[in-house]
Amino acid sequence: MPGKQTMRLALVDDHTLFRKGLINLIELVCSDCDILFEADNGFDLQQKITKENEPDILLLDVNMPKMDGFATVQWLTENFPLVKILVVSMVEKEESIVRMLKLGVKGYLSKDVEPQVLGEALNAIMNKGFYYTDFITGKLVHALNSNNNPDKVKTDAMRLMNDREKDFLQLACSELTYNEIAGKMFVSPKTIDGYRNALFEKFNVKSRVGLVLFAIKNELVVL
Amino acid sequence: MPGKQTMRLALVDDHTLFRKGLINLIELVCSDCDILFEADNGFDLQQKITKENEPDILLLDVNMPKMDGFATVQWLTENFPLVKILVVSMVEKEESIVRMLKLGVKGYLSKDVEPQVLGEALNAIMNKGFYYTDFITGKLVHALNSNNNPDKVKTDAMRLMNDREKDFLQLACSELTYNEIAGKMFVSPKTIDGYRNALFEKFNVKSRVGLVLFAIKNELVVL
DNA sequence: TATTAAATCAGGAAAAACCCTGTTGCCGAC
DNA sequence: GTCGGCAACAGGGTTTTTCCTGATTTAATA
Repeated sequence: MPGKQTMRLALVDDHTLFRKGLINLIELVCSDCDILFEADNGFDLQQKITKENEPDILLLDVNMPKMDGFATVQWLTENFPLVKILVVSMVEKEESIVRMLKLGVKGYLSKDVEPQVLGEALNAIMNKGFYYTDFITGKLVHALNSNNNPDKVKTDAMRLMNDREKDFLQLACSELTYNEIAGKMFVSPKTIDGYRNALFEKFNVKSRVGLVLFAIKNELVVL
Repeated sequence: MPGKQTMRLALVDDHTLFRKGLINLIELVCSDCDILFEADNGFDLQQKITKENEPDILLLDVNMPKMDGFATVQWLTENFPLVKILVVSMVEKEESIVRMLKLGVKGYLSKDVEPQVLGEALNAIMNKGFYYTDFITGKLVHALNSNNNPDKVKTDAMRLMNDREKDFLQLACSELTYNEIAGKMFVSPKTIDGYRNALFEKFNVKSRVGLVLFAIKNELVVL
């Protein structure tokens, strides 16, 4: 490993005591760190951060008054996209974690981890660009699996359709006219009339647009 | 750690040589493993797996003839939901990895990892229920950030529309007729004609259904 | 001031979508 | 066999959508 340069850090957390404690810990676990500045919340950060004192890594809390963690991350990615964000929070709700990851934070730590883990996280972010624990990855994969599951309605709707109706629905979700669809399905346009009316009743919609919306909302078709 | 029970394994891979090699490795890194059976592909697996020889962990390839990894995972989650799947594949495309994770596999290994990592993966899956390397997590988070970003097209499309057209588009993505939309927007139906034709041209679509599809694909409306 | 660009609206007509009432042929149940 | 159910299909009519061309007003611009 070549020489590590000094790691430029900044902290955003509304609890002064915790912030000061964190700084002490950082100095313990990280030999060559430079704390550029601290801020009470996102709004305070906006005042204090400049091109000249842009940190490599920003340690950020989620729950803060005035401007919370989410808003702060969004503002930072707009205005200082190079700053890597490490969330340090008590919040362990899957929703918060996933939302933060979607916003592009490079790591997510609980406030009660061992100081040593904090050191690992900082180093990983500097070297690999990110640090995600098993806990976070687990949450992420879980969200991936559960989010994509409005499957109940989906399978219900699927059961209501026969194969020809499924084919028709897929084709109806396109710019084809019913006549063209009839051609592709090798049936009379009048038969298409039947498929349409059947699905209108089954899904309780009143127009082709309604049908398309229902199909998409319930993932009945591939787009 | 309390006593580990024997780990019941099975392998699905169309390359016999690789499969045999893998078995040797497993026996090296894992003291108490039981290889229940091997299969050439998903179809072969369907014949060989039963309630009696259901493995704890199934090592699965992605590219296979007859029935590939994706179809196999889907079939397994339907019929043997308790089997934990560890993908062992040469494929490192982000799309494949994310798709597999969405399907709920418990781990994803490259075929060229050290034997020791294979052992770690098997143990982790038995104990924690999953094993995701930094590489996989990185891909996953990257997908999370890029997937949600048809933002370029989105903002382009947004710029092309004026406020009235945006309102109209939102209402067009409903079961309302143009006449009803005209009423809600306090303009003549003929004005709606104008909005529609403008958007048809701007987005290069030919019908209201096409417009709705475009709007949804590019997240121009809230559903 | 003259010109342009845009937004709004109109008439009219063709095409597509929608809806109702039937017919035919097939298949399984009684 | 015949009865009922179902999918495919037809005739025919109404409503909605789509597509022309063109008028009017207003605001911006040369």
